[in-house]
Amino acid sequence: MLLPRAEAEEYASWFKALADATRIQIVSLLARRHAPMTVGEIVAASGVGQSTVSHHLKILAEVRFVLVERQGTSSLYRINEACVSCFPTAADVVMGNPVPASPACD
Amino acid sequence: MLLPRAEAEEYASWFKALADATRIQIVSLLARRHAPMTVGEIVAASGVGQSTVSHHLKILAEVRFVLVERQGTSSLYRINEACVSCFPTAADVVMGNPVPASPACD
DNA sequence: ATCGTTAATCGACGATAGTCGATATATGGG
DNA sequence: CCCATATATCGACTATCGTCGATTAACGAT
Repeated sequence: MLLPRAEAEEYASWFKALADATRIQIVSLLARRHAPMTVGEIVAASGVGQSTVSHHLKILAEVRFVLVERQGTSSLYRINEACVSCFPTAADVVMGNPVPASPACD
Repeated sequence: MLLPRAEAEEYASWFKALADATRIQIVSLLARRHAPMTVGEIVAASGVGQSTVSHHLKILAEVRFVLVERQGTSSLYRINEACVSCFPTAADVVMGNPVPASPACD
């Protein structure tokens, strides 16, 4: 009857990743460019501090919205198109439709 | 280049409404029943306090995920299927696809 | 009008989250 | 080996959030 707590927490954590305006801006920035960006480029474009950007990128990477690859002294972040499009819609979560598991998105 | 802050805030507020496990449970509860529920019924089913449920219902109603109608001494809450299905997916927000305005969902 | 029931609001508390500045860590070049 | 650059982590501060208990407000019935 009631959705199991653990399942609700997992869905919530996905929505939580986009529940911040700065993260929305970062994600949309990465998506509009179809090329990877360094942290420095994102900092310059976003208007918030470097440590803040790094913090948000970590959160976005934990739910696989973005992928990271180190190259030399810099980190290249890019959008994970597969994961973004398999992100559950509100309708899916709410209606109990099957939702692809998080590890399925690479 | 960068998504305007106001737009990002609006998207974030929608995701924020589902960024809590208890709210996910309440919304999915209302969606599985296709009939309205009173606050008391939701309290009994959800396992959290009455004031907490009322608080969450208010948040869900503000973004139009649920609709409320007073009947006698009780309030009947039901899912707003139209608004749920027009909720922007991560892909829409991120890729810059047109997103239906919030007032369009009734 | 009063009482009982239902729901919304208030006040408080602890926990979490966003931001910053400073520091630490890694990496490549001279 | 040391330095410069790029990023990650840490510590602190503030603001917001989720939850509760208590109170208030709305409504129906007696």
